[in-house]
Amino acid sequence: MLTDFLTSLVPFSHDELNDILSHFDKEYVEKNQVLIKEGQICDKLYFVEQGIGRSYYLKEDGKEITQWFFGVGNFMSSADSFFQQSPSFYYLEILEDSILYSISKEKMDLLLVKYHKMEKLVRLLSIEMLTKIVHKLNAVQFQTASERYDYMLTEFPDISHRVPLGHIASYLGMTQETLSRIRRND
Amino acid sequence: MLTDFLTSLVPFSHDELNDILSHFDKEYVEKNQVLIKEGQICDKLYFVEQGIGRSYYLKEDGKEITQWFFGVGNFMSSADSFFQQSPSFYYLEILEDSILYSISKEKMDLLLVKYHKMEKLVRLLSIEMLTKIVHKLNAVQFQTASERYDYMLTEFPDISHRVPLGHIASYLGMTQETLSRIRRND
DNA sequence: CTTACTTTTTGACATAGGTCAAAGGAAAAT
DNA sequence: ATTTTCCTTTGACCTATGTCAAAAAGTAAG
Repeated sequence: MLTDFLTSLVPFSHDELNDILSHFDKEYVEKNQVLIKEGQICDKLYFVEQGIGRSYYLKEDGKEITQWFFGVGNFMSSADSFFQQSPSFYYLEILEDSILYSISKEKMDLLLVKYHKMEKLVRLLSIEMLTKIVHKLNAVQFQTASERYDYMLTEFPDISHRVPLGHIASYLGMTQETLSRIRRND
Repeated sequence: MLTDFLTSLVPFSHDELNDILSHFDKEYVEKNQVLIKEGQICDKLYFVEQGIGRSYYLKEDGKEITQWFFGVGNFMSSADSFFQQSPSFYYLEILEDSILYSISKEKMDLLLVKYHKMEKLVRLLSIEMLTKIVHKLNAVQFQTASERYDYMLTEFPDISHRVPLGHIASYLGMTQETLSRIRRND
């Protein structure tokens, strides 16, 4: 899975790929486990082999706001915090028993220096993420609550019915009452 | 300006820097000029040496929605379109007589292949942009109209009073009437 | 200076979606 | 199984912001 994902973006040689993969650790993480808390420095980048994760933050009033969902076949991290080794604004949480591959910042830096192609990989991933976030931004900013839910269904079709409704509502910038009413009317 | 910006992110040698800079063209662009239209492939990445630009798109009803402002010292492009050479969703427009440095995709690719450091530069830029957009997303999604305007003032302090109010209103996801009322109450 | 055009402000009114409170359902723990 | 806790739905009411329309202010053109 991770192998396929990497080679689909950059044509690594067999040896390169093995070297790169050897820098990752496989982790089995249970539902509800929090990988990173606000204020911590996120030292790892994760690849979701199986399961679902999300990032969220707390508003002043203590409400959790889901910032992103990470489904199978995606990298998961608190991107700023990881790349700039600054305190994370977000929590990272696992929502289902999951299998992750993780790599530390230190090892990632080694790979980035060693392989030009690795820089390229991370650049491509960053731009891809950028595109997705801009897409969400446009959805959130100018669409009605119900259109935003439609966006959710296309962006995360498999996730929409596996996580608590409140998580999705806050991700979409609405209350869970509103989302519940939207779902009622299909 | 461009020189300083590049070296502040990655420690290029003198020779590298000269080689890189030689791939850029200096352009003088007049106010209201449209650099890229929706549907075109954005072939250039611009650096704003002087002036202001914005990206925007048209909603179904024909209204312009400002997507981003590009002030002095920033790279400006339709990022997806440039890096993936796909049709642009956005228009790029210059809002004041400006001085830009531009580089074509072709030349950028040469540099990305030639210099490992160049990949790094673009990676850093992408992550920085990602951070900014996420910041806007959080502002837009959960703040009141007036708080969003405050966000605008901190993110683009110099720009806020140099562009038409309607551009800012659409950038912040509100009507210009609302923004006008907010400004009245300081 | 006067005319024409664009941008901003103001007012009256409408509405999507928020808040608060309570009742059902589902799932987890004992 | 029964209790406890969490998650979802529903109802009544409220408010921030949108819509529409017109006046006022600012800018460009002749």
